Parts: sequence; structure tokens; C-alpha cells
Amino acid sequence: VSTRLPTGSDVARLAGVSKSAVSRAFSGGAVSDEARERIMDAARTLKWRPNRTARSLTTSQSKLIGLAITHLDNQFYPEVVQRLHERLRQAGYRMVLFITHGEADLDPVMDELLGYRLDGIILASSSSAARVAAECQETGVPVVMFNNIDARCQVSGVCADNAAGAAQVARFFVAAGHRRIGLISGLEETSSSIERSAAFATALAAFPGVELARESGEYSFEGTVRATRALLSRRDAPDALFCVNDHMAIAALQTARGIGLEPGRNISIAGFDNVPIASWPAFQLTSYAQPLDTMIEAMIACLLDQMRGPLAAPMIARLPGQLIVRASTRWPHDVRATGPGEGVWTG
Amino acid sequence: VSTRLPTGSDVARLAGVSKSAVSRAFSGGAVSDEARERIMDAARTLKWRPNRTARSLTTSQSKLIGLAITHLDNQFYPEVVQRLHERLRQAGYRMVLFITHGEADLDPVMDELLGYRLDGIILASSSSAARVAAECQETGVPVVMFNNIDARCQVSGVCADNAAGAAQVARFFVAAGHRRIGLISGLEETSSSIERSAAFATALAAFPGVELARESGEYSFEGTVRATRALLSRRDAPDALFCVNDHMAIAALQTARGIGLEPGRNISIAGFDNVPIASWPAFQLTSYAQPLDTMIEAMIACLLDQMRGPLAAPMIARLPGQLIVRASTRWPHDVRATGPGEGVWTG
DNA sequence: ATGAAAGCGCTAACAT
DNA sequence: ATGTTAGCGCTTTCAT
Repeated sequence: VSTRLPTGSDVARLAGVSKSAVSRAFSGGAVSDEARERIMDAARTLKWRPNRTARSLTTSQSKLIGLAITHLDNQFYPEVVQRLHERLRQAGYRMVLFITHGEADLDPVMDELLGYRLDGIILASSSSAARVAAECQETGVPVVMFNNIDARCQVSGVCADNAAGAAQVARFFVAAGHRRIGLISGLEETSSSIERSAAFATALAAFPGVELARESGEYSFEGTVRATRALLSRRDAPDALFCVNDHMAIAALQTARGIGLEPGRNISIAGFDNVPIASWPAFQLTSYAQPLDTMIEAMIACLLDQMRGPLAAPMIARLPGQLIVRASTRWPHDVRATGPGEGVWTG
Repeated sequence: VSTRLPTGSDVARLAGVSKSAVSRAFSGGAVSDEARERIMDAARTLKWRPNRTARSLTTSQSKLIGLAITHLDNQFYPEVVQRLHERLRQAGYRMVLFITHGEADLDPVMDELLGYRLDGIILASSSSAARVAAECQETGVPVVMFNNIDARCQVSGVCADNAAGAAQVARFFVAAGHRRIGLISGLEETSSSIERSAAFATALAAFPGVELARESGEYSFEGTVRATRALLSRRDAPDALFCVNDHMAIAALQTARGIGLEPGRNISIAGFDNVPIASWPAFQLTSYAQPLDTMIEAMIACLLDQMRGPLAAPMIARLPGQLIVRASTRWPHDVRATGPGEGVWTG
């Protein structure tokens, strides 16, 4: 049982052909029907399948894409992993995971990231993405940033149109009659938080008489609990809260309830991402939905592009999503209903 | 920029040593300090790092572990992925993902699974795990089943002590004074559902006068909504519900609320897994916690064992967890408090 | 401690 | 259409 595995040569011998014929038969080359049949038979009886490691060495294609990500606590990411995995599989790639919760020393990670000769790397809100991106780029490995984009490094990236989304939430709140509004931002160094916060504030500034109070939830549950309490315990507490992602919005929503508020009635809470659980009865969270499938499509296209050769200039895609309205916020009159307790606002 | 990457030979030449010396320097071999220094310098200036693909070919170790899993919708799995990833990383392995939502044709998956020459494969509630396991085993690849174990195939596996856990929940309900109890099971073909359901029923049967009503939630949210409604709309509806996992328990809890019930007051709902969100204010779900870290430890040990040579007999580990009590259930008097609104019951 | 040489399992020219 | 040959980039005996 512990004998060595069969190789292509074994198959070739058994089928009475050369190694090359076997290789061709298994990678769409020109082989006569008769030979192909004998080869496939031989492979089946020997239970042989091409060794992709060996193949990688000659083709210099691993068919492996690395996904670097900080953690999966934010409910958005399991969904990303799932959808991305499926799309990569269709394209003939497998996904190898690099969960990097802020490693102190990046070198070992880089050695692996670059040592496996991945065909591409996706940096999905990975910590220290900038340095990683730079080194990969330098080595000639296709890279694309997802969701959080560091404009300083010359790297391609795909994200939702954060500014448009946040601005839309701002107008939505005003349309629903809110005048005292709270904003809970995320980690200060992330583009997602920066862009959404800035656009939200800017959009609100267009409405005279509207007040904005801000706190940071640092993209964590506990941080958001603190931020929410801080905002809601002010003497002129806001009656509408925008959290720059759903992970925080759901924390804020539960915190508000703990204080005795009822989201959708005496307080409006909206998030960003439209994570799967946002639609759960327990939350019914209004949220700006990222166009995940479109984003994934763009990422894959971008990676494939880079495989064909280095890009002239990095491509940055900011794709529009839509505001899904649910019971966690007061509804303006012009929400277009799309289902029970759910609608879309395009104001 | 688009020039070919440096190889070990390049480094050797620059350092004035042989390829072998470079190889040794990078894999803990015997090299003089002086040589090692020159080699490391050369590698640094050339930005060279060993090509793991080539290394794999000679060592026949890919340092890659495959994780086959159906989907990440069940909140238990992102946690598994995360903790497992971390532990594998410590052991020097990377994780490549195989999300298999019930592929019709398994052959292409097998070709990949076996083609990448993974050093081991973890089947975490993967669909058609039995066949996959058999083929891997046959090829000599270390395999271990996680959470769902198919006893028919001679494959090692690690899971929580499902019987002990479910029985404990049963006794817990009775201790809390419940006499009409509902059970929501998962997919019929999974060992997790079978074992938990059977043990729960058996344990309850020991108490005269306790009635049990059963439905299947098929491990899905929608299925559980139906099952919950069916159970709670009976003329003698149960006032306690055990769902064989938290994914369903959380669905049941929300459904119960939708019917106007208040979990913890006029209905008790308990789950299994103790997923991270079980402790959220919105749920406060009582749940039997799987001993995840211990399970992961056991899995890794099992895989490493198999790498040293085929096991004499498959190893099956059923590890004990503990019942975490929260507000979703009525509390018996003998709960040991462990935190605000949280306790452990060891009855 | 170090180098030379062989080879891991495959693909890709190049012949035929 | 098929076989021959030469590598891909590394590790690993085996000498020295």
C-alpha cells in the first residue's frame, strides 16, 4: 500500500506510447482517438492523474490564487470567500488562504506568498497590504486589492463606490426627516472607512440645519458598543446612525436596543455591505449593498490581464451598489418596495 | 521588469558557492557561517526565495493541506477555518480551500484534490465525504473527517461527543422543568444530526411523562423556519426546543419571536456548536460548545501521524464539550455562573 | 563543509 | 500524430 505513486511514464508504458502522448492526452493536445483511449484506460487502471506540482514547474503556472485577509469575523468576508472561491474554480483556479491578523514580522508571510509561485494574489483588507502589494508587484506577481485600496502604491484595486454609497445613505436619512445624525467610522487607516466617512459628512454638509456627531467603532464589536453608547448618551443624541460597515451596524443596533431604543421607530440605523445576516428578522438592517459579483468579476479580469503582461497603469474600479432599505430605519415616502419589509431607495 | 525570476543557481553564482550550498543554507543544512552569510546576502540582493513548487517535486511534500467544506453559511465554519488556518500555519502548512456545495460530478474535484499532492486533507462536513475519503485513503493521502464522520469508510475522524452533548441538553431541559419538548434535526444523512437527535431522544425517554415532538430543519434557515412553525403551532406545542446546531437554533429563535414568543420566558431554545454570534445580545443562545481547539489539535496530530505512515486502524476522537447557558432558555437552579448572563451547566 | 551529478514528474520544442 | 530530447528549480546522495 505504501508503494510509490504511478507517474506519467508508467501510464505511457502500459499504453504503449511515449510520455509526451500521455501529456498531450491530459492537456488537450493532438492525440489520435485510438491512442487517447488506450492512454485513458491505462491511467484509469493505474489510478494516475497528472502531478500538478510537476506541471507547475514546467508551465510556471500553479493555478493557485492567494487570498490574503485579516479575519473572518466580519460577516462580509465569509461571503466574499465563498463567492470568490466559486468564481475562481470556474476559471480553473484554487484558492489558498492567508489569514493575517496583523503579523508583526511580515517576512515569513512574504516568503510563502511568493514562494508558492501563486498565479495571483488578492489582498482583501489584509493588514499591511501596502507592503505586500509592493513586493508582489515587484516580483511580477499579479495583485489586486479588494475593498480596501491603498492609492499610494501603484496597485490595481476593486471596491464599491464608497463615496456614492455613503452619500446616498446621508441623503436617505435626511429624506426620512432626520436632522441629528451620528456617524460611526472604522479603522482610521483604511480607505473604506476614510472614503465612506468623508463622503457621508460632505453629503450631509449640503443640508443646512443638519448636525453630525462622529465616533470610531474601530471595525470591532466592542469598539462599536462604546461608540454607540457615546453617541446615544449625548444630551442632543442623534436619532439616526450610519455605521461604515454592517459588522458595526449590527453591533450598534444591538447596543441601541440594550439602551431601550427601537431601531426603525425612535432611531434609524444603517450599515454598508449588506451582509447575509442583515436581512435576518433580528436585525432587518438597512444597508448599502456592495455589488459583490460584479466586483469579483472585475478582480478576476484584472488578475488575468496582469498574467498576460504587466499593466501600463494600475486599474482602480469603484463599482456602484444600491441602498437596500429594511426596518432598521425610518422609510422616506419614495422607497421602491422589492419584497416583504424590503425596498430599494434611489433618491 | 518582465525578466525571469532569479533561481538558486543565480544566488550560488553571486555568492561564489554551489547550488547545494544555497539549498542547505535555506533548509537548515550544514553550511559554514561565512558561506551562509554570503549566500543570504546574495539572496537578498537578488530578492530570491526558494521556489516551493520545485522543492515539492524533490521532497514530495507540498506543505499544503486541503480543506473540503460544503459552505460557510453555518457560522460555525468560518470559525473553524480561522482557527484551523492559524494552527496549520504554526505547523508550517497552508490551507487550500475546496468548497463543495454538492457537485454532481466529483471526478474533477478528485483530480484536483489528488493532483495538487496535498500533504493532507480535512473533510469538514463535505458533501460526498465518504467517496472522497475512500479515494484519498487509497492513494495514501492522509485524511481526517471533521464534525461529520462516516463510520462506514475506514477513515479517521474528529468530532464533539455528540451523544453526550445532546443528552446533556435533554437533562438540562428537564431540570429546568420542561415536559413538552421539541427537537429539530438536520440533514438525515449526517452523523452529527443522527447522533445528536438519537441521544437527545434516548435521554428524554428516561424521564416518564416527558413528550417529544420532532421535525427536520435540514440544516437550512428556511427549513428551520418551517420546522419551528410546525412544532409551535401544534395544539400541545412544546415549550422547549433543541436544534441540533446553532445555525438552526438561531433561525428557530427568530421564528419563535415572530410568532410572539419570548425565548427564555415562555419558550426555551438551545443549540449546538456555540458559534460566536450565539453570545450576541440579540440571541443569547444556550448552546453545547464544541471543544474546537482540542478538536483541531487532534486533527493535526492525526494528519501528522498518517504522514509518518499508514495508520493500523482509523482513529475516531469524540471530544467532550460543555453546555453554555444563556438567556434563551429557562435556567435550572444549579447553573454555575461564569459571566454576566452566562453560565455553565454540568448536571 | 562543500561540490558534482542525478533526478523528482512533467511539458515543450524539435524532429520525424 | 508521435517520439526524442532537453529542461523547469530544487534537493539529495555521494565523493572529496
